[in-house]
Amino acid sequence: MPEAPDVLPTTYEPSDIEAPLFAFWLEAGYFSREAAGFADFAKAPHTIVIPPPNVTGVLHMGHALNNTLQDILTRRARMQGRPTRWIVGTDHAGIATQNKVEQKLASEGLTRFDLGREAFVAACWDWRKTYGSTIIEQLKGMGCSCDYAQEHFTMDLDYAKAIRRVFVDWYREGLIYRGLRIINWCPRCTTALADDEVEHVEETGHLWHLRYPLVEPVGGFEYLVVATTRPETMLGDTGVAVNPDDARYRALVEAGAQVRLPLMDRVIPVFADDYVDRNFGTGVVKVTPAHDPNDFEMGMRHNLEQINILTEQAYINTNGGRFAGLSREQAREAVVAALDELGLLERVEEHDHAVGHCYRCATTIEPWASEQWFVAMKGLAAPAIEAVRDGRVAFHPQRWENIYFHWMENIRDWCISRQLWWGHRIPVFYCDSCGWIDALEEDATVCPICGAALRQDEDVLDTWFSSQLWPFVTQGWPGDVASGASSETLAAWPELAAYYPTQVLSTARDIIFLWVARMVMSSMYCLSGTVPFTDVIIHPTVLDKYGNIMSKSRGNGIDPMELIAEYGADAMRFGLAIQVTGAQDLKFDKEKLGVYRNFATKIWNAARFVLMNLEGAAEGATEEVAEGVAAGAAEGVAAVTAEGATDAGATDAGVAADAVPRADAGAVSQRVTPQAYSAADRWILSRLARLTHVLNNEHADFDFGSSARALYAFFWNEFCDWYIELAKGQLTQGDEPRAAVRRNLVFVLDTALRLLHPMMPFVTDRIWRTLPHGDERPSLMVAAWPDPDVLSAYIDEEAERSIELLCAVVTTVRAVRASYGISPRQELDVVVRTGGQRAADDTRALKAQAAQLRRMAKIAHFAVAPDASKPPQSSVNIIQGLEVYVVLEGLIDFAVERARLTRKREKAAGDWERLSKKLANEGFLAKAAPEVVEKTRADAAELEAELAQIDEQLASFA
RNA sequence: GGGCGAUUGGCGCAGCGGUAGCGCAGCUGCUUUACACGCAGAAGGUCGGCGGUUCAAAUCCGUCAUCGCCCACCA
Repeated sequence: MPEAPDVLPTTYEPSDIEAPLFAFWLEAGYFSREAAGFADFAKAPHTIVIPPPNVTGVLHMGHALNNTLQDILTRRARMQGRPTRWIVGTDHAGIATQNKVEQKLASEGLTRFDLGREAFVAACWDWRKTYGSTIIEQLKGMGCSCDYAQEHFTMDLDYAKAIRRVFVDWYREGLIYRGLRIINWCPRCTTALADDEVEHVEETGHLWHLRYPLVEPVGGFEYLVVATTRPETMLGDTGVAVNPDDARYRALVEAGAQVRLPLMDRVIPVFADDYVDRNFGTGVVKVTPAHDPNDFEMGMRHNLEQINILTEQAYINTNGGRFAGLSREQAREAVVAALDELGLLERVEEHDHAVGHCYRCATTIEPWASEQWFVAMKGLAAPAIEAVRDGRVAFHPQRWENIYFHWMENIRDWCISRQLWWGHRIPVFYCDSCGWIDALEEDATVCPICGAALRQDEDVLDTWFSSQLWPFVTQGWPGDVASGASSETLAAWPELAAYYPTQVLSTARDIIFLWVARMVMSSMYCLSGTVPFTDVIIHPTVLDKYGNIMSKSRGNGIDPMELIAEYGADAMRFGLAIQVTGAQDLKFDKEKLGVYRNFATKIWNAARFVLMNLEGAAEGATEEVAEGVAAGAAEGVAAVTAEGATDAGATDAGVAADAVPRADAGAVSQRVTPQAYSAADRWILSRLARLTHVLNNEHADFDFGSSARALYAFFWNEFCDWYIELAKGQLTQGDEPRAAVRRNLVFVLDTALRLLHPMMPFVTDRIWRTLPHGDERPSLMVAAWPDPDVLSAYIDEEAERSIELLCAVVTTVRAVRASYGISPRQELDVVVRTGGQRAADDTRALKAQAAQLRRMAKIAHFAVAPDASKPPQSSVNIIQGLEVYVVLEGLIDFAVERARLTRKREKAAGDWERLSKKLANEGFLAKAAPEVVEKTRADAAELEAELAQIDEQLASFA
């Protein structure tokens, strides 16, 4: 839609406007850092890297929330004219992708081994080509303004280069090493996992008490009783341990007692180790060095044999004797049964314990001893801890820093090798002939020492090893810069020099360790200590409406694309943003989105009203607006300067007066200017100015919820409920007031659309492109963000007071009408008596509003004066220091009125009592802030007057 | 075993030191010059319990309770 449409359809249909608008933005090139020429490169840049979704992923509610927040920040920065880029891409997701492809093969009756490594990796690339852009397309459906022209992927060539650079550097510095450890093994994925890729789930299992017969009785013991949660591992036991200080078993240790391992008929030692807790179970622990991390440590300390009893799919292997071939579950049953038969099962207890599960496939993890590659983390962590401590990186909400510190200060070495085929292969080469080993940036085939053929390590790297480099690899690192040559300065990379560190990293709390912390560490290592981003937003977790985590197994997930189809992307975005507060969870009820779709509809209809009134009049109203643009900026400003406001911003009230930077765009982007004709005009401009300040205060960046609430309240409760209603009157009051109100309707709507755009990009731009605001920019996406300092000129307390009074009178008359069941069409006479210090000002203000009051409250005769007396047969209300008399001659029902007044009196009396008590309190008078005391006095005085007035009324009814 | 969140009208949430707010639902009226995905009006909580600090607490401190999350090698 290159041409701006000149009409809004009667009904708001999100699905009709979203896709064409997105295509228009994309086509226009607004998503790049240049923003089609509208970016001002003199301004501070704004860069965000998206947490790269898995290529296998489909958008879920967490993504929807996270990307809404990033887009809000990105769009606002872009409107501020900053060179803005939201870097997008996907993660190759080693295990997840490999699983997908293996599933696909399985459906054809094949395994990856049938294909072989090379063909399998090719199949992964095919898969990625076919399905891998799903999530990117979904981001577009949300309206995310990412830089799609430069999509990154963690298996790209530049990425491979970066990985090898980092790996080799760390290897050379001894930070990467290979070792035999107990690692977390997923027998379904058949790979190692890092500690934080294991999810611990509290489960009720059993504690089996097993009798291990001693080879020779010692100190009265024929056998020892060990307690275990995993009886099948006994097949691999190579020792039995007790605590050295445990008197019960001291004789056994001293005698060098031995146990004959049941079923296996293996003689194993009894020994003492501090690890054993005397108070748990029987105080005797069976030791299985190959299948338990603690047992492994003990095994090392006591030179125990490691007997691996499991295959990589967790079936019992030949070391398990007659149990070989059973699954671990079958083996458990069989072992227990066999022991029971031998009379060696003493008892079984229920026992709660945490069991590790694979974070990808939920299979129970098997601790398993094997050779893996590790990164030594302590040294990398130290500067990263410092960076958060001294504020170079700030978490929002701040409390997440503690989580980060706790993990970083207790960091353990990172197991980075995975027994997968899909991923970055570990760049370590071995010469089997002379034993040479090295990590290499470039592939090599021959041994530099002996010339024999080299063999590359079979394993690939943990996916997080690549993701941790995301903030700088996506910006050109390492490029052609040689290793070591550049570690002193960022200057070697022009893009990084200009756009690194990035500004914000927004993510869910569950990857603070997996990803955020590692980015800080690796970025600081690779880029001479520079942090990768300055602010980290940890957004709430989206739960279902009952407060449960959304998950596949619960089946309680919600598809954001369905929400978009049903409510529109804008409603979904706004509905998510408004729920972002400092809390850590967000209960999401899709029904509630109806509210925000209604809000979008409200905006739409308000715009239709404005447009209708520009066209509706006989003499083309758009021309009046156009005049306001051309000449009048002066006029609009004159009105402001008359109020004693600044003369800055005069020619461009409310919007930063940036020249359109495109050569062909030429002149200043001139907007329609406001014209403060009536109190209502000055009021709405004042309220708009205040709103703009709220959205630009120091907390606004991360306080999405309160920004959204402020926008909602302004647009609906102030602009629609009052200003548009007042405008209806002002439109009929003659040429000059009509011209003014038309300009203000356009100006305020225009400004509000700008403020709403980051949260609701579609409706706002669709309307904006139709509205004759005079701004020559082709899209709201690249229009200027309202400048609070310029708008400050419109803050007008007197106008705010005037409209408050008007609203008070109107509301009062309506309420009286409702309580007497008087038809809205029945006109009433109203008298207002002003009082107190403000009597003269209030009288003048209300007199000026007489016509509007008559219209809005259906008043026939209206009078206001400081000494007005109450007409007979009238109801009384005291509000805002006004006494409002509604004449109800012939209608008044003394009983109803007395009941109403009595209710009011009770409330007022209660309030008065509370305040009086306060004022009688010496401590309050002495210690409270003077302005608080003053306000309390004034409020009390007002209540006193109200009570007197009500009493007088009640008396007159007697 | 530690740590962190949450606890405010029927429901979902704001407020976080000066007389309790919003939205939904419910109630009463409305074809009012955009909008019934609407307009107007009324009703409804004393802010989980207890104790403390303060002139003043939903708001700060302590403690308990309930729900949830994270971390932790007790087999």
